[in-house]
Amino acid sequence: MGRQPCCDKLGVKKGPWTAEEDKKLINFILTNGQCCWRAVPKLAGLRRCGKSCRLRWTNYLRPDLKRGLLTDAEEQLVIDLHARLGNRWSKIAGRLPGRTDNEIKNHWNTHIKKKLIKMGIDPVTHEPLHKEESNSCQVKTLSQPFQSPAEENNVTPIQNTNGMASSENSCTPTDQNSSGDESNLLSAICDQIDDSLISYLFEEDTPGLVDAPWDFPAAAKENFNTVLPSWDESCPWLLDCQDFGIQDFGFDCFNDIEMNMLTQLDVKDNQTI
DNA sequence: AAAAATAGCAACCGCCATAGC
DNA sequence: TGCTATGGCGGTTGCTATTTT
Repeated sequence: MGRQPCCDKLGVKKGPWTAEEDKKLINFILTNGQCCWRAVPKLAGLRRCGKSCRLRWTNYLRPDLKRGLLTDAEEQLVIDLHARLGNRWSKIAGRLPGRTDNEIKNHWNTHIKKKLIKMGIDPVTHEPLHKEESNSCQVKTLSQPFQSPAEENNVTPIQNTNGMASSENSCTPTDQNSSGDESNLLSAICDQIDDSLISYLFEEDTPGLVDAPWDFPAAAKENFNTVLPSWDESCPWLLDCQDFGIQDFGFDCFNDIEMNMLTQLDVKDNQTI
């Protein structure tokens, strides 16, 4: 017996979401919280697959999402984390609050990959591209990608926050191909990242916002409903929020939600220690 | 100004892990 | 213990916008 499709393929809409669909999904989740995604389309009156609803919510509609390009610091973090975790985008995203795995994955494929290649670094192994040229001067990588879960749990904070090359390595990737300007820029960026922050970010299984359930407290729901204009009078607010980040609008209710969520997670964390 | 090429990103697909029965 | 349903993840696709020729 084959597996049932996650939804009835017939009559299921695909492609870009409309503002009306977004509205329905948001309203439903704010009212009911995140429950069974399979049931969401039906209950919310959407002709979408539950999977599609989940994706739309987590990647685009979630109120805590940051929009816009990754900052230089975030980008460097992604590089560092990728060197240690490989293509485990969800894990990486979990270390960057407000960013989604899809967003990071896209950014990696469109920006970072090219940047690394330009710098003479293999984006997969994080080692210099033309190894044969540097055999006499083997670059010691800071970490190995694709660690086993067991290894992953023993990830130690890196000595040098610069995931690219330590100053101790006389044979840096930048020695191979890239311009000095780029390496200087990267070093400057890396220096800005606090060691303790890196250590924290590398702690395995630290609950990230991405993994947190969105169970909206009733008060927050009320705030949400009172603060926001109705969709009927202005749909574009969502687009605005997406462009600038919801915090820019002073929607403190989301801070409350986040604080509440983090508090719960802290408690949970302490219990498991 | 138009066509072609390229870049960026949202969304989909298929597989895997796991909870629940 | 095995099976099924569901959620989640990573890879890939396809559309749109932008840049180049």
